[in-house]
Amino acid sequence: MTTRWLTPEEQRAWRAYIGAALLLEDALDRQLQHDAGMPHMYYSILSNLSESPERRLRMTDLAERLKITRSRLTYAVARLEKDGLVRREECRWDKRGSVAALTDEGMTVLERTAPGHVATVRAALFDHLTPEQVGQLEEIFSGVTQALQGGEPADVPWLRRSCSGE
Amino acid sequence: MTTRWLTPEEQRAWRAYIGAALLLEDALDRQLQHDAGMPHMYYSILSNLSESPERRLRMTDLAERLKITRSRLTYAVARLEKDGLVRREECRWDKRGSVAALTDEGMTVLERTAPGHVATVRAALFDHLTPEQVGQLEEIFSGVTQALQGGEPADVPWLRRSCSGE
DNA sequence: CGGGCTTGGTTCAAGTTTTAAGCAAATCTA
DNA sequence: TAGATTTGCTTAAAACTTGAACCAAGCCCG
Repeated sequence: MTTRWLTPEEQRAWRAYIGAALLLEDALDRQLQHDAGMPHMYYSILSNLSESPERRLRMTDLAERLKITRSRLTYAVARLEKDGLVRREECRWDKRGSVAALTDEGMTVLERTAPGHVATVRAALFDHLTPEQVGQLEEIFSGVTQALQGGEPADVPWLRRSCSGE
Repeated sequence: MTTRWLTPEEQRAWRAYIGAALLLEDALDRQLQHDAGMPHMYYSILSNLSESPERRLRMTDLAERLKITRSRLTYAVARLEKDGLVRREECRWDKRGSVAALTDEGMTVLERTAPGHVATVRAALFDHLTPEQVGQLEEIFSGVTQALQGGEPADVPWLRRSCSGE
């Protein structure tokens, strides 16, 4: 089958997205590293826990929400636990399972650093968007999420996680 | 000053974006690792070189286009050079400078793997977007780029690269 | 010219991510 | 219910990224 290259419009959109995504993550990481001593993903872990019932979540559930691998999460939680911001507990119903729980200290750090984080997100993104654009953003990217993990990418095998070798 | 939290619409948009961006980079990395033996950023380096006059670019220019640090680029080019896909040359006008040049072998790898990459980008993103959404995507993210490096973030100091310590 | 500042690029250590195993508890199935 | 498979999570090694030095070449200005 002959390749359908990107149209000029698509190319511009793609380049704009790729570049901005890099700059954005970079800005978030830098601000949070500076103010909270951790990268954005680690902050997201705390944030996600803080919104969960009992401020705790099983590792796999947390990994799924964050869209990261369990392995990556294991490493990150180990660091956060060493810093005293998260505590590991064992799951009562499933003895294999382990649960990450936000500590009081973790909650405190989160509360202290949340305003700066929100301000960064606004300064980098939302301050420049109209309300319509906010809607468009959600529309576009919830579709992407759908495509990449919701739907059945039957014809695009390399998009599946752990497609065994070949 | 009292924090302006994200509205529910903004929160939805932000979460959709963060999640999808992670999934997307992950899908691109996995496909390119599988087909070309390198992550997306490394592919972008080759791609960017291939479009430049003489298929070569100074390190700093390349880093700027890719929106990455020079340090990161140095490491990446070292790997690509070891693989024979890129060659380092010295700059004639400025003896400090070094130039990255795409080799014939690098060009071959690029040509062989480009179709699969484009197909992935389509499957993950553009196949689900209307032409209007493509325009919206570019509009939104070129604004972000502008905000993060074009404009003068005078009031948001942590967004500047290498804001000296404090 | 000669000292300071800037620029282009690399290096090194510490931190993070990926990938492929690995292990043990749960679940399925005959 | 034994044996095979799956699920939940961790580990270890290799690859990659970050951030702070560092060095040398260009630049500025007396």
